[in-house]
Amino acid sequence: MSDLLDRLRNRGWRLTSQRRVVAEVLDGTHVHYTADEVHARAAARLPEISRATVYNTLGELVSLGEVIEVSTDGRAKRYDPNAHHAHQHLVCDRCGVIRDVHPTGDPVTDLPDAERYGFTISSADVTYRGICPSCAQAA
Amino acid sequence: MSDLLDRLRNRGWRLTSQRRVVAEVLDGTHVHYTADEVHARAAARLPEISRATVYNTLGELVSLGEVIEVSTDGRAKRYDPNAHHAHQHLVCDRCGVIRDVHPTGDPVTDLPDAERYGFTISSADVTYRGICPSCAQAA
DNA sequence: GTCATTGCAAATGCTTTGCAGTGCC
DNA sequence: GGCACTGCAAAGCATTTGCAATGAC
Repeated sequence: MSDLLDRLRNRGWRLTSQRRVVAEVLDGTHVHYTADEVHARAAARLPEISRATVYNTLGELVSLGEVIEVSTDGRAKRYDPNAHHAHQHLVCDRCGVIRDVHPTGDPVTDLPDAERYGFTISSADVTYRGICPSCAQAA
Repeated sequence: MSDLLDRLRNRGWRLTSQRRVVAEVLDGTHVHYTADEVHARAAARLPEISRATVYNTLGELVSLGEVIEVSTDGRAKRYDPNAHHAHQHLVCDRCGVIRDVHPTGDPVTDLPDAERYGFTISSADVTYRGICPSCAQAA
């Protein structure tokens, strides 16, 4: 049973079959689907679900802080359900696969005061880039 | 005189007035224009320049490694001419202003072997997020 | 029964592309 | 003078929006 669905119910979400299916698709770690991929996977279970509903639902999950938007390539945004454990992303430059990773320490502390331009800094997003094992082997 | 234009000439670039104007617009530090902003600024000097040419030119500058693509907000990509000094970005969550910053050390070293999933890592992009002084004052 | 949510279809924003004409080397 | 580059206009994605119909509570 999904923790996510429980949390949403507790927040008074009106639970439609469309929303349930979207939430179920977004379950697990190392999950980083585009809106279109979420729609395709949701439509496999609920064929009449529309793209607009998927976009609406994803937008609400992001507002509720249950899902994180990730843009690693300047193309379609990806949606990451791993919102309750701070993490960063490791991306393959060749195939685009994404893994959730946990660097040591807090990246924010690496920025000296002299480089903060008076900003109040709240977070740091890190994208590590490289080549994954399968692509390295294929080369 | 622009270093950038010199380098492009040395690489055998065909130097048209359109390309010259685009390269001149992209000169300086803390410069992070969208393609549309580049087009507007270029058109101020060369009114008949087309968006397609601006996009073509920006794409080539990126391929040549003279300009970096930055996507901080999942909307339009921004173009950063500061490609020859490693740096990261500090973004205001309210107004979107971007500053080039230099954290201490190499962010890549913060990722332990156990978190590398067999990848060969080549770089790390860091986006620090917070509120800039003007927005903090306006709040 | 009410009102939020859905689906459709059209609109929007950003970017790319095809192709005929232009002008740099 | 050849061929890369330009401009135009149309096409292509990703995403948002307006509105009538639907269905959860």
